[in-house]
Amino acid sequence: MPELPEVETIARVLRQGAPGQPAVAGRHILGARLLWDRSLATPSPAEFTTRLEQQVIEDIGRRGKFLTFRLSRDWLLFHLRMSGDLVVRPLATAPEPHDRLILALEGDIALAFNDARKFGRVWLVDEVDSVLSGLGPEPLDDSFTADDLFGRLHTTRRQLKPLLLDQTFIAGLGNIYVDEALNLARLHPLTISNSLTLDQAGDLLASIRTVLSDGIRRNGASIDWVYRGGDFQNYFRVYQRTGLPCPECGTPIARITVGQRGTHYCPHCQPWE
DNA sequence: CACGAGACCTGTTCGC
DNA sequence: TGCGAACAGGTCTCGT
Repeated sequence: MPELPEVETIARVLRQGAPGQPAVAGRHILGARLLWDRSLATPSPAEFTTRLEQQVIEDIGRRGKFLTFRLSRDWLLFHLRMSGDLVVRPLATAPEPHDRLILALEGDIALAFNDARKFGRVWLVDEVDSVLSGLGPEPLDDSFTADDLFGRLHTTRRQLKPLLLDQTFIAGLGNIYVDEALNLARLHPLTISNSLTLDQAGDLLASIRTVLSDGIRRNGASIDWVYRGGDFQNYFRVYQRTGLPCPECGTPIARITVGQRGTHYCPHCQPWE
């Protein structure tokens, strides 16, 4: 479930807590139980568990699709990839299927990293740059402007869909929000990046911010068996709406494959060329 | 440099 | 009903 709005929602809930769920920020880590070694990117399992013990979770944030836990001495980073999730439970609860890591926290609660497909990764590092330095700008950051986006679009000639999915180009977008943003900006997914005008780049940035903000406001999108409580899926304009009418013009939404990703768009509102 | 295919994984849904 | 294929919110690597 993890694009920027979903990760942001998870970070907020862990930081502040939610109805019926205690906050995780501010708690001591009492122990770590790694159930699937390959979920751990670095360091070794032995070093990971000993180094975590007795550190405090000082704060929880997000950069791109990464969750960032600032600890007393280190940083604990999670990437949820396709099916990862972070769940708070009573400490006494038995592990669930697909739990990959369980942290025991003060206050008799557990923080579990659950990840059916095993694509997710965890890092424990003393500085974040080794993991995060390659990420592109944060789309919701005010310092990122239409001029910046226009400039970046013109340093390359790639199709917009795969380019916006490239985390070194812009951080946090995934398959849902790229399709939604391109539809809102009335741009065909195969449009070559350096053909955009400054006005179109401005529209694209505004559309990206609109769909991400709406996603965050709805607590993210919940699809299929991966559920988080968000309801942005009820407001999709094109994503997974193949054959259904475009909300603007009623034309059936088309689906093509771009870079091995399902891509949804309105042939009328987002004409090719 | 840009793109496509394959790999990493498991679970659900679809078509026959 | 059963079974294989297709598909899934991500990213890395390799070959052309």
